[in-house]
Amino acid sequence: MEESALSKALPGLPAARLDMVEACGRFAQSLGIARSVGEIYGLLYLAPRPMTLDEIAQCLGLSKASVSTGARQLVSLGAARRVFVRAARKDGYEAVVELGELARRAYENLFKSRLQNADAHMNEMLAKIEAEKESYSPEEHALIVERLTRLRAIQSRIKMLLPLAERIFS
Amino acid sequence: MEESALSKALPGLPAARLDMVEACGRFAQSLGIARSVGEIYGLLYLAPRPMTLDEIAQCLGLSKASVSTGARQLVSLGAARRVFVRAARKDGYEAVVELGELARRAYENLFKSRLQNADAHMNEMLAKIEAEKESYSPEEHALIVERLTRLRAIQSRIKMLLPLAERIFS
DNA sequence: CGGAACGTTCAGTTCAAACTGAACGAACTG
DNA sequence: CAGTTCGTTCAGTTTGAACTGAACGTTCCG
Repeated sequence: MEESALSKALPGLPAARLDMVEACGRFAQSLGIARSVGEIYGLLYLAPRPMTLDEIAQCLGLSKASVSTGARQLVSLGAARRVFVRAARKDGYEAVVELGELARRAYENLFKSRLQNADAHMNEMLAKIEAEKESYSPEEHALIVERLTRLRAIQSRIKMLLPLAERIFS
Repeated sequence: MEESALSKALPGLPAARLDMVEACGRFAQSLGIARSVGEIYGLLYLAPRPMTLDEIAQCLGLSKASVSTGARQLVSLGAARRVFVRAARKDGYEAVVELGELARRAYENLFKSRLQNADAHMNEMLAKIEAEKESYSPEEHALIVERLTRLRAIQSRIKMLLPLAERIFS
């Protein structure tokens, strides 16, 4: 059985938790977030109690500095909470398990606003086309307008699906 | 009025086409594709006729090598076609305007398969948990199972939406 | 059968993001 | 009030992706 790089580095973690760390790392990366941030979340997600910066750093083989910024990112994303651990008298981090709100915000920011931008941008482009009509041949102008119109059709089609998508979060 | 870096570099292109280049560049980047690949597509999308590697390279201020690999990527994605231009006796590229098939494949590859992977992975993790049950305390074991079950619930919720999403492409 | 022109490939460079080590301020302890 | 321990910040390093220039093979033309 082949072992991953992580599992070699961190013999202390049970296999299941390591799996979770790796899966979340990959997922984060596919979302354009730093892999380490996802790994931290994966570690926290199955942690029986809040973990301190140093614990996280040791478990994942990261520097405390990286974990500090990574955990900060998670908190600002709403995917982790910072809690004060009485017993150890230091801060700890725990995963936010209810991801509904997080998903909703991601949808709003990454999708909805982007689509609205695209809409405005499309109108702007059509205006520019008319403004500089003389720099195209008639056929070229027609072609461009046709292509842009086609794009606009796709846009409105997607827009029709938005309310449907919103229903996911309910 | 402020001019972008691209427009300075490429005074030959009309503003509307430049807008398209930039928009597609940004969009590609947000999808994790190289910006230049998106720019090439944006350029081709409003081109009145197929463009050669050299034309594209000059328009976008890229090297022929970059355009060669970029265009190859577009073709392998199904977003561009390679056509032989008789008049010039060389290859040209044109944008694939019907993006339905492309979107469908993206959905299949990036989403559906990922979700199925996640499903398999989840079962594997639950199996591992049971296999190494002795390395957890009872409460810890219960917590992990609860967390994983929660994840599984989210997964199946998303899975219920899949047929709905498929209806988009019809 | 030379010789262009074209497209691809490859080694090297550039550049930005991620990570680290070290220094710093703050809070607590004895 | 000295001395820890924490968490953050910052400058410097590392790393990987994107891009380039140059070399290469191929095709087509004279």
